[in-house]
Amino acid sequence: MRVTIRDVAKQAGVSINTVSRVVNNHPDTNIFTKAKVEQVIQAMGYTPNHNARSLVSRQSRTVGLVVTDCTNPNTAQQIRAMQQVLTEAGYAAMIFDTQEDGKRQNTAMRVLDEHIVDGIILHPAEMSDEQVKQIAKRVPVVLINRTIDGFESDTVLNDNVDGAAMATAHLIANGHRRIAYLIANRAISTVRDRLAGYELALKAAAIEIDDRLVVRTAISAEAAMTATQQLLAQPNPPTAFFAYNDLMAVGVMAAVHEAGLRMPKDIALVGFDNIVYAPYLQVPLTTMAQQSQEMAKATAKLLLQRLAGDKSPPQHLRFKSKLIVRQSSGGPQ
Amino acid sequence: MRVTIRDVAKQAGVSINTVSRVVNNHPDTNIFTKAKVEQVIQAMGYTPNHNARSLVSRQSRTVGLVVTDCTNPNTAQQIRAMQQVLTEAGYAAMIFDTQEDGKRQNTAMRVLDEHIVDGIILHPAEMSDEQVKQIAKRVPVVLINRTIDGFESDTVLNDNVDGAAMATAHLIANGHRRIAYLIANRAISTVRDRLAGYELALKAAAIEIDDRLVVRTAISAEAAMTATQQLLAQPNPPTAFFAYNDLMAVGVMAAVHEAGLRMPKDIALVGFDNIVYAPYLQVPLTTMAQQSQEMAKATAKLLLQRLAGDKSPPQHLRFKSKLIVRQSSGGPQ
DNA sequence: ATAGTTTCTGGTAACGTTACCAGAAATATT
DNA sequence: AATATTTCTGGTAACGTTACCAGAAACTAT
Repeated sequence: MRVTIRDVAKQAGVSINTVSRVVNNHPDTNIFTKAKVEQVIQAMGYTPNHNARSLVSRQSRTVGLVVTDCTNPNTAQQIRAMQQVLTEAGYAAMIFDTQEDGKRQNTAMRVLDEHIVDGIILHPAEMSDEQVKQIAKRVPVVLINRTIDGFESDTVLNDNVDGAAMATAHLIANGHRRIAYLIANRAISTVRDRLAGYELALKAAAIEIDDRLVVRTAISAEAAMTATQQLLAQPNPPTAFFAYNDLMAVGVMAAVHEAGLRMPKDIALVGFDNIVYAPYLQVPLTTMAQQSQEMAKATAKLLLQRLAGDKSPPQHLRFKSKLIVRQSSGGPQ
Repeated sequence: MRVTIRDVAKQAGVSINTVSRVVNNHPDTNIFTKAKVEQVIQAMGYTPNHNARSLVSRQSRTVGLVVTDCTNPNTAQQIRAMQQVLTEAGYAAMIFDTQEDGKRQNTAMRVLDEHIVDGIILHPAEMSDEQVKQIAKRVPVVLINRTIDGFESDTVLNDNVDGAAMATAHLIANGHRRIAYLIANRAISTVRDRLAGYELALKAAAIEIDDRLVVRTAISAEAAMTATQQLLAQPNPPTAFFAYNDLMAVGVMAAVHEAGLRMPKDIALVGFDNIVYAPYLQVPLTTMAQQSQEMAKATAKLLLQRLAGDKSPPQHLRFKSKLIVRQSSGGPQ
């Protein structure tokens, strides 16, 4: 049987209130009583029951973290950064990986709701979601990386339109006019925004947009590889590829290599994310670096601010991304 | 204010017991009453309070997952696999990333203990730990990937001695006799085991062990890069490197490249993990593939078995790793 | 028709903690 | 010396749920 506050109280010869005060570092406690109680706690191996605490105090000191893909190195870095900030502030995190799946996200959000978490950081799988809006009425929700249509909340975002435009402009500057874009599901706000940036850059260079060059694939190296092979087999194939993220860029690189083409001589490539492996790939990868960790920290801090009772209107933090030119795009022009 | 079971009961004109039975799918409930209650629950947006539930039922349907490095792609895959198995069985996961730090692990374990989780899966940061032994008295703990000295519990491990011996033997077969080994902290059981495997393979080939070739670094590409540079600057430098994991192998590759040496012609390299990026690196990486996902699934299932009440003696599952020969080691011999 | 089941329902007592209040003891202020 | 304040302590009532028991109502078997 677990040791309870009652056991400690009895053993120490004080009331449960006194034990509670010691545990919670309440100032109005005699230092001798406190020492005595602490010694008994130590000896009996007592740890407070979070469920009971949280039930009566109506706060759980726990927050939810819902991400779409924890295997993405950048997301993993973000998780780590957020958890660090939250832990330092005394909050524990329940982390859920949705694998880009709306249903898994619903399950995760429901479980978090039932666990009465104090707040939720959500990296949404999809742009539309009714459940999130419901839950956000009870609990502060901060969105990171992506937005949800018609849901007004704190957001911490990369400027994806700008980032994608820079990446595309870089390829254009390097002489490319047929630039394929491998995107993921259009129900993701980042996909929509980056697509807008891509089109913006093409328009600015007076290049006609060819819909056949924009291909939707799953977010995996394999899927991107297959899509690339199909694009390269077309008449009048693209001379450059822009990938939704670095993982997909890896697939493009593999397909180009397998087709016996050289990079960047025959095919240029730009990714998005600047994962740690990007400089060490077969061809060092030109990519858009997001300020992932700064964003993650800002998100965690924003949530903490809300948990501290800040009721000000929703904040929208926006971070710029930066073009990291390496070999895959043909280098600087 | 949150909707409680009492609100639902009142609205539906039944007792709280009936609502509880509906929520928990108790068979003894009239189907009309059940339908009525379910409709009210839906309409009011009621979700059960996990803390209250768990307080009285003495089980939380929550398990803890403590890993040392969630940014390692293999670990991330394992997290995902474990979470999937656990979620399907109706368990939520609280995930903690310890960053290979014993103190962070202690905090994580304490928080999990306070949260009255039903079980814990631990990827330990260090080989010695008193706290884990204490907590394991109350809650089933399953160790994955690494062991803790003097702690008898369920374990799911890779055969690291065997794996490291295979990797080393491969380099020896490719003609190398001065093989550097970049390891991490010796307080990690995998490090100890792999080192044993490395030495075993050298002895089998009658190669004298040179302690200067075994270098301890942090588990990061940068640290491995620096260590490699120092080793290469030595008189009589190694002709081959074996890295504790693929992330460190990346650092070795970068250092070799930067020194103007060619891989595998001048320097051969073998990693450990077979991360998804391994085939796509500057030089496709020869590495030991662990059955990470199978291990993760087995771990989760083993824990579920314990949660279901299995009191049989601790199980020790051991998985073999497999040599994946790519270019970095000079290919097959 | 009677007794014995089964099906269904509600009352009440927990679960382990904190919130709130009241009061005793010690100290400070007039 | 009397009063006011501070320091410390404990009693009791929650928090929202499930466990357990008791009993009514509806069937089933004699």
